[in-house]
Amino acid sequence: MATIRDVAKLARVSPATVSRVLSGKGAVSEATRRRVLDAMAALNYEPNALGRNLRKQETKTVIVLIPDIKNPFFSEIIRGIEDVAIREGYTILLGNTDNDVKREAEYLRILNAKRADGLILTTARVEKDHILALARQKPVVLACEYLLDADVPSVSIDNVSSARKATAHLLSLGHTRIAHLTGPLHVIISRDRLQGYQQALHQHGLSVDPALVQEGDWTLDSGYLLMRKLLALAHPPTAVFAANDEMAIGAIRAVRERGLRVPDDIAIVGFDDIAYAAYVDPPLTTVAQPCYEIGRTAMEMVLHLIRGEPIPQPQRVLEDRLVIRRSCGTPRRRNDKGSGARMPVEGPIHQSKGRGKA
Amino acid sequence: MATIRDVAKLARVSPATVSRVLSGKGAVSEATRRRVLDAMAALNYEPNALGRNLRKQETKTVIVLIPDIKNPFFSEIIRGIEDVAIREGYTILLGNTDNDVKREAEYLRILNAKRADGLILTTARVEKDHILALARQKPVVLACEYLLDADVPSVSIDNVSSARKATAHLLSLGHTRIAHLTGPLHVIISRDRLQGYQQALHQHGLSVDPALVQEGDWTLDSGYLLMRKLLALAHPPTAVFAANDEMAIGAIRAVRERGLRVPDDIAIVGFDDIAYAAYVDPPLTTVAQPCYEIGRTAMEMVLHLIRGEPIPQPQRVLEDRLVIRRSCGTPRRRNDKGSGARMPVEGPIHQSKGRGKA
DNA sequence: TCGGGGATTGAAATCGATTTCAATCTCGAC
DNA sequence: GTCGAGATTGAAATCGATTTCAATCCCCGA
Repeated sequence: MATIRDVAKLARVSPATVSRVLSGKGAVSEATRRRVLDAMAALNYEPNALGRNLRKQETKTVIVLIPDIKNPFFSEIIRGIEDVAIREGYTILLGNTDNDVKREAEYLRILNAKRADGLILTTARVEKDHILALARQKPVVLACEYLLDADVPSVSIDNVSSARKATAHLLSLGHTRIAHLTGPLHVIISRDRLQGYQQALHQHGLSVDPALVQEGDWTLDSGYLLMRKLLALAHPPTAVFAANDEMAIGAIRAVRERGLRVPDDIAIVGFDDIAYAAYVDPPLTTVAQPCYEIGRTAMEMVLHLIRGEPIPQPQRVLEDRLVIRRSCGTPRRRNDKGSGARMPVEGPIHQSKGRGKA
Repeated sequence: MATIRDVAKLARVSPATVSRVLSGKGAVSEATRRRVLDAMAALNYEPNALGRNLRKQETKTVIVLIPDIKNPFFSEIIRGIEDVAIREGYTILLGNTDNDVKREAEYLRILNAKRADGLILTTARVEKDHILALARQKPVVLACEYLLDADVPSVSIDNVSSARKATAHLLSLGHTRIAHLTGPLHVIISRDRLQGYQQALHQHGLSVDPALVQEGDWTLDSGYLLMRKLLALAHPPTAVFAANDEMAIGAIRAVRERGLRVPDDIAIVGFDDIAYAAYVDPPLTTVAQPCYEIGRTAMEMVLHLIRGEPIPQPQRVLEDRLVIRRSCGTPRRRNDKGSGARMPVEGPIHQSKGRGKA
């Protein structure tokens, strides 16, 4: 592979001049410029990123840590991140931590070893203090998550109010025994969603039955298993608010296996609006997060930090949207007014986020 | 951040000695060793990867290109790749190409700029010659795919025979009008699956009705839309073999929206056995690919190439498995012998690949 | 006591770019 | 014809590690 020295020699100039042509900065006469470009073309020269990185002390790389690459919710965030990254000449180093603190720490070490310029954390497992310490030295942005009493830039939705809204929807349909499948409770957004659920019940003058709150781990399997537990109760719930769509889909399966129907016997609400939500039977009512937007914003924030620019809105809260499909059905009992329109509004099938796809 | 020079100064040795302690190679007296380690600890020293990379001309990074990060099939492959990578001290630079040739080429440029030591391609869009040229200079491995008449190392299943098996399953249930939803036909595995489908029909003395073969793009949406097309035919099929699970799930939705039932009116077989396959209604009969294994093997191959070791089996073909769930139902018409066991064998719900998860 | 060989150690080159600083060149104004 | 400002260019330092090569040290046998 040709180096800058080879190019310089062939063009009969110094490496410094080649570098100037390369970067476009610094004055170079048109004649030399041409000679250098010709030499680069002739040698099929590609600047070695290692040398450049070392000298410039930057890598044009951002680490993105996600807890579970299989969760489609994260895939969409990554797309948002990557689109901005590509546009700005950055690459992303994806770290799938599998919810493993050790693996997460390993990636943070890479950041410290200067192999990346910045970091985007989705749901972090390492201690708050560790993140805080890191954020003081390096560009760090939280996506989907945030730290209480800390000014680490973050972008997310208001999980409390979204969860309240989702639960209120079930309440408005006449349900009073509403269960909640939570995410792992060490994660703040799980606690926020739980809180929103509790708030909604309290606002309706209902108390929270601890037996109806079950902690899951976001997976299809955990939704399935927890729902079986709930169905085995003496007084099973008539509705379930799952903290993400995958658990909701797992729950639907458990309900069906029990010979019951969704939404007639059990109404279900999910969270995230992943692509599958519209495709399961019945299509899932869920809270749509602007995943792509979250990713995009997080990457933009991290770029601001890297460039030392101020971030316009360091704590960004984006809008979510309750997408009503069929998994909750129509009002129960007296609440059913029997008006003409019995069919609930249908959410859209296609969820393209402006990336145009057949 | 402390450099090797700082550590050397504090330990009253030369940088060379610090480097020797760091690598464990070269003789260092126990006393100096201790002094150096103490100095490193005192300064909280972390070797700068940039300097090391430049000198050693390696990055301990492998690029993994996937066409669509949202497809759960790829997520599982990535897990396999990443597990091996972590174990061997490598990081992966994930490139989501969104089926965009330009984006793919951009990542290949990164490889050339020495920012990665090797490359794993899942389904490539760039020209065969380009890949071949690259593979002659750098470590390149194909996962899920292969090149005809070329010795680029690859790992995949035998897509032709798998597709034949899946189609034969439908034939054995008495179906004769079987449609096929293909993947993008510029991709070799799509063509292989199509070929397997055709072979199965021919072996049963049936001819291929071109109207029943529809080209999709792997997505839920395309499966949905193509199935609607098929249902609009004068003689719609009684069974569908989809080239992946997502299209199969999309197809199920189209069937149901038409007021028809799966498998009673239309039987459906998928491909890949993604996690959702067991969770849709009805659970999907599908061909299980050993995704995790494919990823693992691909990464091991690329490591062999990087280290200049020979690859034991450069063209690796792994075993697939037809997982029979309920989306195909029982034999139709005369073929239905009415024996005691009407229920088909159930595939497993949980698909953990030995990674143990609740 | 001296010499030799292995163990330790350090000086300096190196990887491939960027950047600083100074030298040279050009050209117009006086 | 001379001077000076601005344009152009190159030599050399630099980023932070690794590695080569040579120097020194130490210990043991002759």
